[in-house]
Amino acid sequence: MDQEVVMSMIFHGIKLVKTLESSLPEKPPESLSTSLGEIAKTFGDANERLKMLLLEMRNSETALNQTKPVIVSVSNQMLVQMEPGLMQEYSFRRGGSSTSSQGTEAIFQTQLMVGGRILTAAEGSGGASGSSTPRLRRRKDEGEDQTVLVAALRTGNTDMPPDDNHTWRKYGQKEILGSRFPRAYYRCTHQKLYNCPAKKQVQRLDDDPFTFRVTYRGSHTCHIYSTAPTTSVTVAATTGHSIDYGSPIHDMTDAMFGSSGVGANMDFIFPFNDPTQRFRRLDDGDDHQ
DNA sequence: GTGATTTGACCAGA
DNA sequence: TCTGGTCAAATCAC
Repeated sequence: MDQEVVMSMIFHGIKLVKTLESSLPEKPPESLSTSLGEIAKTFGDANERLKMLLLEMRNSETALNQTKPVIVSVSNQMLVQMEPGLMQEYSFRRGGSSTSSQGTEAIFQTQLMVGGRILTAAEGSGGASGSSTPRLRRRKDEGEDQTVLVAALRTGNTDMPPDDNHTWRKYGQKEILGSRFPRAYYRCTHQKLYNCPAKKQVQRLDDDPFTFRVTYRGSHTCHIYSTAPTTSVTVAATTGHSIDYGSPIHDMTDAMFGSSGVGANMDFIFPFNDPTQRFRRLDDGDDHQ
């Protein structure tokens, strides 16, 4: 079973991480490098295998029932997971690209399909959206945006979009013409300290108050994440692609166990067929080796 | 006291 | 001129 192969690869990687962790203080640099390489290769292989698996699953899903996938959003570069209870059907597609004046940044046409409806966020390159003096204003067709749809929490504070592992500071809220709900503006808490240009806009969908449209602008340069990630939404970059979707889970152990590291006390959701399927942690006694 | 949020005002692009 | 994005003072929370 491919899923089990992937899982065993992941668990093997985690085991390597734990081994490295326990021997870290006395580890010589050469040995450290070797271990890191082995860990990276293990997770990389697992990641490649997982992508192939996801592709197969998506193909089979389209032929079967498309109403309740665990994977909310799948692009060629990323996958989005949500709590099973919050699942809605999304797909995320990224269209054509071209190069910016610097020749390095792509211009994206982002489309989100929600229940058959396609929402489009036109995007382009145009530099960071950070502020300066005099106040810089962003043209509608420039700037690098990443738009995702996020299910609202149905318990607790449903006014807030689920945590995306970054700390944000709200700096404005606006009533938007034609929208029932106001749009909230956030910037990175560390904007001043690290000159971090990351911002995001959060707005409820008119026809689905339990869904937020979250638009990220600018990438985080602070690399500081909240210390108490939730599992509500996990956006995991599955390749080395550098786009920051605001949920910078940079390795699989982090994605699975949270930023507090292997052994953090949390369940995790894995994007396989069964939404209720949760895998045991390594230290629960059953070693998947 | 410090940092976050609220909210009216300001400003620039369309 | 309208609208969306940002500023900044006031207020709140810890």
